[in-house]
Amino acid sequence: MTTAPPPLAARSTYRHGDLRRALLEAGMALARSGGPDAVVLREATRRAGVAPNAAYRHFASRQALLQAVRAAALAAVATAMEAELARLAPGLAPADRARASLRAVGTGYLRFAQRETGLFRTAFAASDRMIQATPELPSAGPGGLNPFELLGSALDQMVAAGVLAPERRPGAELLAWSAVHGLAVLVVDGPLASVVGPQMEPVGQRLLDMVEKGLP
Amino acid sequence: MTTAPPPLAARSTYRHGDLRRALLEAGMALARSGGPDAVVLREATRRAGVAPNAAYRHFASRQALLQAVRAAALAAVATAMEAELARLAPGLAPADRARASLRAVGTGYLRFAQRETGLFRTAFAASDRMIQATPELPSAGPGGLNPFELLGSALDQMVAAGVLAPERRPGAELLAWSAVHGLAVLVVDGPLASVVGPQMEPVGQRLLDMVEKGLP
DNA sequence: TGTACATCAGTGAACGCGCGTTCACTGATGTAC
DNA sequence: TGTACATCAGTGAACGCGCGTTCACTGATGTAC
Repeated sequence: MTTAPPPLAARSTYRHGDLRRALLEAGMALARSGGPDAVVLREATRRAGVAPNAAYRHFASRQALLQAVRAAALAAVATAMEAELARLAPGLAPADRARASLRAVGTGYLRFAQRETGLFRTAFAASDRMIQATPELPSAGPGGLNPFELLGSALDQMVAAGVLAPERRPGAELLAWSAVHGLAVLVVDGPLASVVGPQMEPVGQRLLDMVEKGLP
Repeated sequence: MTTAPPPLAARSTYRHGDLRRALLEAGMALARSGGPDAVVLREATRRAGVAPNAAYRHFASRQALLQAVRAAALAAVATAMEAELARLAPGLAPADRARASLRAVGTGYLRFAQRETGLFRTAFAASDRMIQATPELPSAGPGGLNPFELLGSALDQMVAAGVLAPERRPGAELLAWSAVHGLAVLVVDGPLASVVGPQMEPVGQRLLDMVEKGLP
């Protein structure tokens, strides 16, 4: 849409050295600023300072590159969630801690959506099947869990702490995820971007109130 | 993505007669089967049996055609909601009726999303500013309210019936809409299409339970 | 320790694609006299 | 009631665009002997 960064420092060597990583990083930069459609193979090679077809040594197709970017974006979501979890006060009772974990997961999700809109849209774009992403494309954060698993873990804690009835546990991910995802999507690339965007934080907390109260 | 219908019955007259409508309908058909990106100006003219540039007599650009399609898709959402509202049992007490209206609005939304995925995605695609769509592009259903207004009306009823505290009314649209929209998006073009798709109906009702319980 | 050679990462040129949009035009319509 | 003419809906041809992808290639690497 705008300025394309210069092809990075011209190589002196014939071999690039780490082209796969360079392409993936260029793809991430493109996704960051323009979402999934902006992940354009030719542009990624341009940024890596390499001929367009060189990409085919490392990715079978544009789709394969996009998948790799998507997995990395998911991992970034997981990382954002973990950051919120890490901020929880230490001395909480199990019930409070469980509830706070659910909130932290949701808050991390919403903040990521707002801060990294392009990556968020890339992570959750159309293509079916995200959860068990191919094993060689890890979508987990540093803790080893992907976003969906982090949510599940918070819900498990709630059951263990007696805050959520066990019979309500199955499918609870979907309900919580729906609520948070809906707000994120509406604010991020939907019709409410300019209306609610600035109010994301308080609205998000109110939404999480609703989930916390409505789930059990 | 697949078969393109034949250019409709070749005209015998030089003038088309109703090209604007024909283009809009072709655009709707394209959106229906492929979402917003499938609304391709050249393909619409092809289906209308007309030269590509003829479209410019009726729409300033591809974007303008897409906007018109989007408005029509929104109107279709509103119509689906009204259909659910019309099915409400007649003799309900105000409080029950109000709650049931909120459910009906949500149910109509979710059913539309599943039944008319392409139109749904078109209606709520990126482009900012949907609510006060330009006046000449009506997005309302037969009853004269657009989807957002139908939701607001249900919430107003809840306040009037004493089911929702007035101080919780402001912004309540956004909470309810987020929850339902999130499920719709996840199921419709998100990562859960195949996982939850078939289970949409019961999951949707559970989600609406959560909203009903968590909103007040 | 030196050299032949297989491997394979990157090159250069080209392809076909369908798109949105512009140009100067032509033919039917319906209104003014 | 008949006719001249302005209007404007549709035509035909062409444009430039950037994309993903394929082909036959070249040059550096590192391993086997």
